[in-house]
Amino acid sequence: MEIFEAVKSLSSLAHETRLGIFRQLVQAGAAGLSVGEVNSAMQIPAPTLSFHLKELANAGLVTSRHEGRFIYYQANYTAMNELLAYLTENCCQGESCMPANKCKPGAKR
Amino acid sequence: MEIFEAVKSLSSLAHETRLGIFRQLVQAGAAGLSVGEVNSAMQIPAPTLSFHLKELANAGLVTSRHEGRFIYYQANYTAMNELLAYLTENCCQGESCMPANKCKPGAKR
DNA sequence: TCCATAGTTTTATAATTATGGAAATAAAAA
DNA sequence: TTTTTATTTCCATAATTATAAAACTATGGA
Repeated sequence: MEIFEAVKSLSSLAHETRLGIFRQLVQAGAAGLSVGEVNSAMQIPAPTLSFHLKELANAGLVTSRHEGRFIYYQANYTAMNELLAYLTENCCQGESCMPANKCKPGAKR
Repeated sequence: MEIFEAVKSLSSLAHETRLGIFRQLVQAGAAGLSVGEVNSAMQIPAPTLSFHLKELANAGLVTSRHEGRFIYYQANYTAMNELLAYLTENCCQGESCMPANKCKPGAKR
């Protein structure tokens, strides 16, 4: 991963609204959520939400698919994991710096 | 972790210069690097570097200690790992979304 | 004591990013 | 075909963040 991409991803997460959206999507699994579903938890004007979703998509952290009038957004787990790996690359000089940061799946519904 | 703190941490990493500094420190291990050592790889004006180090410190991702005329900065691995854990919290609806993102220590020097 | 070195603070300016109303697009329902 | 619903794009304004020169602080030599 290039530093430029990492900065783009981190920037897209570095905003309270977008981080909230991303975490919703991370927890929603592969099916994702429609824009309306995302917004029912957020309460922000549609153009603002759309702007933030676009930022996340541009950074590659989420993808979207059309389904009729709806657009479903889903977390891109691969991109997320690449970002996390980039941050910890070659860390801590061989000392053990911490427990694993696995992507631990939540409880199955 | 509160979303507010996570945003602060992510914002501090969402800048090419700061991300570069942080990764240097992550790889430098617990001993850290002096400001001058950090800068020998970066080539930026001292006030700019100082500004960025302060941002990282304010976010809690790095700490510093004085030693004579020098100030050594070191990565805060605990904070880093908490941030990574926050991003992946309850992810992916019980599907397995990816390989672990361990903090894998680099080769010991 | 005087000077050089290491780093920070202050501050004005420049650059970037976010917000949300109004208008636009596109698909389904009436 | 008209209307409604879902969402985006456009765009002007507001808010935030970054840059680096100048001045400052602190420590360790000479």
